[in-house]
Amino acid sequence: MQDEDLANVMRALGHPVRLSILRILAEKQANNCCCTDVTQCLPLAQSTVSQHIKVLLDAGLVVREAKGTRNCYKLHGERLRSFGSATSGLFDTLISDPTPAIRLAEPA
Amino acid sequence: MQDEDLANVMRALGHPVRLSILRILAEKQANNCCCTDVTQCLPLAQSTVSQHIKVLLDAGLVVREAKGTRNCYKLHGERLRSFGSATSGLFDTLISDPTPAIRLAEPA
DNA sequence: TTTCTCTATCGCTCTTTGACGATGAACGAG
DNA sequence: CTCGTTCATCGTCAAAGAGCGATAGAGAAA
Repeated sequence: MQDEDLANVMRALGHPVRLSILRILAEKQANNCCCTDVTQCLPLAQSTVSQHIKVLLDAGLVVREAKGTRNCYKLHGERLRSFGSATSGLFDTLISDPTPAIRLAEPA
Repeated sequence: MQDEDLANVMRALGHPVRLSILRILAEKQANNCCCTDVTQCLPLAQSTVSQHIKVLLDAGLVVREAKGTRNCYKLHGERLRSFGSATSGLFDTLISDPTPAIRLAEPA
């Protein structure tokens, strides 16, 4: 995953309401969770929630699935995992030991 | 780490230039890396880079250290690690198996 | 058909962000 | 003291984001 894409996902996750939406979707386990359901869990207007969901959709973190008259949303597990490994890969480069093969004891 | 704080860090990481800055700081390993040094690695004005650094400072991802006439920046390893574990914690709740103690075989 | 529900989108406002140049404060070197 | 360097901050501008109400279209339901 390129930095550009990684940054896009980070930005999508960079709002507490969107984190809440992900948690709500995870709780309901793809159980026909539609926009109204999410809205009822949040102190926000339906249009606002819909926009937040769109951000998550655009980032690929969430998948829409038309189900009769409503749209169901669920987490995109694979995408989440891929973002997870990209993130830990980022941290590996950022906070690796200066000389990992040599540093065996605590420095003075 | 609360969602509010987690989202703040995510937002700070939600720009490719800021990811680049973190990588630059990691490369230079706290080797007196000042704002000018970072600027020379990027196609941006010094004021812009300074602003990006400020965002990373505010998010606690980077630490400033006055060194003579210049300001040196380094990664805040502990904070990065704490964000890393918060992130994997988030993923654990998001993409955990529906019934981890029972689900031993693939569902039909 | 008519009605009702669900939801994406539009239009609006206000705030925030990204980018720049210019500037001033701080400090080392001369 | 006087330069030169470093760098944070200010002012500005354009663009993006967050929030809302209103609305229109698509299906179910009556």
